[in-house]
Amino acid sequence: MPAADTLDRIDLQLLAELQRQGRLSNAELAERVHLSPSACLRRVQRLERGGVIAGYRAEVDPERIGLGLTAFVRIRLNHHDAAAVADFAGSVNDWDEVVACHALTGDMDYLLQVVAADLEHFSSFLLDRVLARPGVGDVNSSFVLRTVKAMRGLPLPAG
Amino acid sequence: MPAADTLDRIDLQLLAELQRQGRLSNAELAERVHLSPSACLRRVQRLERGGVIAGYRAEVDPERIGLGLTAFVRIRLNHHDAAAVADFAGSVNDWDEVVACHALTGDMDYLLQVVAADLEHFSSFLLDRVLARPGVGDVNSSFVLRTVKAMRGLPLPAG
DNA sequence: ATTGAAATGTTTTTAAA
DNA sequence: TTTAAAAACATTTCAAT
Repeated sequence: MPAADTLDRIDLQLLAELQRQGRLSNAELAERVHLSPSACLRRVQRLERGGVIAGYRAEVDPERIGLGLTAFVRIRLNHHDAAAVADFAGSVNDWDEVVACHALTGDMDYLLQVVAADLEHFSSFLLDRVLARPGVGDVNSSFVLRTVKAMRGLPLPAG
Repeated sequence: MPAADTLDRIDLQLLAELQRQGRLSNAELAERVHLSPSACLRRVQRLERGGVIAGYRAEVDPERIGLGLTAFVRIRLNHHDAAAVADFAGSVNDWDEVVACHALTGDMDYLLQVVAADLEHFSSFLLDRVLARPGVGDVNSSFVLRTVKAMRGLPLPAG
């Protein structure tokens, strides 16, 4: 990706604006960064094509759709051979309740962010699906009591 | 919020589409859910005004903007009085490297998701800023080796 | 290589049926 | 809910920097 590697001040401004308001019109965006609409559009398209902007998404409030519980679940696998790891990754991707999953350094292999309607839903997810999987070893769940800082995009050098 | 509480099949379809492609045009969206553009627009606006759709954001690839390292940092506070907790929350919101922070049940009070350019950047963030704070007790960092499942929105009952 | 202005076609939006 | 008109917008082309 040639052009996407050189992000100037205006590119960073565009990213900052679009991280905050992903549906800004090109006209409005152009005005905010003091560019003509055509120049602005070409820059945004370059960012999209270059993969700097990976996509756009509506942010849905979990509470409003009946997902009142968020948990972080740390999981250690008993076996670390390629097949076991691939199997686990496949399951994680199949489980709708898992909204994000990372392989981590440290004492626990995986960190899963899980959403559920309530404790009963979470419980049956954990017992009937996660723990039912062969290869899943130590499991540790923590529930979100309060969101101190909600994901609002990445820090950008100089907006 | 009266109207936002009753989400029918079509509302859920709209949310599903907009979670995947937040910049879909109203015309395209209407076609996908088999609605006239005006009916579709009114539904989307109701979801926005009711807070079901909290906003729209461009998703930026951290690697492409020089943020090669993501870490999860678990932090326990020494003091749990209201002032200490509020102070900590304030700091967390000031620290650009912290992209998300939750107060959790369990043995560690807070879980922070942190992005940094590299290990040196992360190290100075942790040593000079987090650990420099009075009141911060036990700290445990794990680094993301691989993203097994990337955040792609919430599960919705029946798309 | 990147910009701004003009021209074109599309979409959103309003208002009325 | 649909339709039709108006306004706003996205997008392409092209000349200029």
